[in-house]
Amino acid sequence: MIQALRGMKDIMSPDNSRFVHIIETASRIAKRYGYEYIETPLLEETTLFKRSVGESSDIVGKEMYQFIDKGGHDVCLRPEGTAGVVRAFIQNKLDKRGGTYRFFYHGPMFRYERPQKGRLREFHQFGCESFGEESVYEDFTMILMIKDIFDALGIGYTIKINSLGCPECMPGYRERLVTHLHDIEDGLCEDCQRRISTNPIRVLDCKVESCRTQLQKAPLIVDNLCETCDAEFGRLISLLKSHDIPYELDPKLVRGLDYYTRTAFEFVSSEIGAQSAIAGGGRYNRLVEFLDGKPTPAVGFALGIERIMELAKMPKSEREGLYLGVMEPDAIETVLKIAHKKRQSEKVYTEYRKKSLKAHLKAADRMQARLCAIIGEDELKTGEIWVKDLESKEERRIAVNEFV
RNA sequence: GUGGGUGUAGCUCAGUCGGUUAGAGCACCAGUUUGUGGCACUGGGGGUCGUGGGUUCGAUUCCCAUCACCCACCCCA
Repeated sequence: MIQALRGMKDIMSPDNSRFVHIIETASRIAKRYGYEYIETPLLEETTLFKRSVGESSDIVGKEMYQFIDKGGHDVCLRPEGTAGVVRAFIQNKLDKRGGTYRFFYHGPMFRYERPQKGRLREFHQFGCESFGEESVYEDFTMILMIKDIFDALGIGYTIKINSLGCPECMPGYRERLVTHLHDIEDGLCEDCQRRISTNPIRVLDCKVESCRTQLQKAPLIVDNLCETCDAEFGRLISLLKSHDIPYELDPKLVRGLDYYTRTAFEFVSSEIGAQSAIAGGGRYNRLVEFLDGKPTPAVGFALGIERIMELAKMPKSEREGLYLGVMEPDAIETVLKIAHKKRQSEKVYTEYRKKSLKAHLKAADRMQARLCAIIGEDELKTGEIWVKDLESKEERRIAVNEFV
């Protein structure tokens, strides 16, 4: 038997309705916030991700589905959505036109990781990217939008926020942190010792108990922000407060992608295992120019659809549509004609096989049909059809011409 | 990439201290009023016991390998 590749899943009944519901809900809300749909290719030049996500990140370093295509180009399946949208933004010269642009997207992402709960090799994200707004009001509005999406889906969460500073303050902070880490290096775990040179900020996020205690006195970015970053972060906090949005200040929250600056946020759920981040994002003011565009401030986020599938509360499903069946084989052609007409305006299921009335009703009930319509021996003679409303239990016989 | 766990019916699982026709519940199909759904009862179909090799008179059971899934580390949505 041929199986799907490791870490890749078919999305089908009964999960497909949750999947679709999440995308529809998120899309609807994003549109209300002025976002428009964008679709970008799944395959991009490898350089795009090396220069945006960053070569030091695990995503680029070891998790990409990368290969040389038949034309000799170094390409890979997208491991995340932002880079492609930024590339499209620049390629279509929107950076030169100026103004603000807001995009939402959804689709598969690929990372060659070891699968576990909430982590697949092909997974789906819904994301938004906003270009041209420098103000922290946009960061705030985006957090509000994500909150609206999760509220609409009935999902509980905690919001964590942090500021990662900017090119003014981050490098100085980074230096101070590295110096401090070298002082306590012996007490840190192996991973952290390695991270001092590869990605020192990540050390703050280490889960090893001994590291955490060692790190109590480590300098935090929030205490080392430049004036502008500090003021912007302060404004974000006061906005959240004045709108009564609960949040947690997490000075150790770092995003794994290199392009983030200033605002970083994460929505976290405690109900889905170790992979608890259900949405994450932040500001990336430098990315557009990293990719050869005109410097443009931007902010974005992505949410993991599979991770929130088991969390989302589904609306009650209601009976819908028409079930058509026969008790006499001769009636099937009439039924096919009725089905085609009815399908111009509603969902219709037709059963081709002759069955007892009981079996038909059972089948119609199981598929949650609203109406069950059957042609049996008697109806065939009189040119009628028997119709029962499965909810009100009302039934009647009417002429076929009248029914369609 | 590292560590632990699990693979028996469509699903959830039992079981075989190595031995004849491998079980249950749910689901499916049919019947219990030769035309009335959700419930109940009765019956039925459905399994190369993940795959490959080894040990053995004999393996679903023991051993090895392999694949997949699950959980955690790592990383991240």
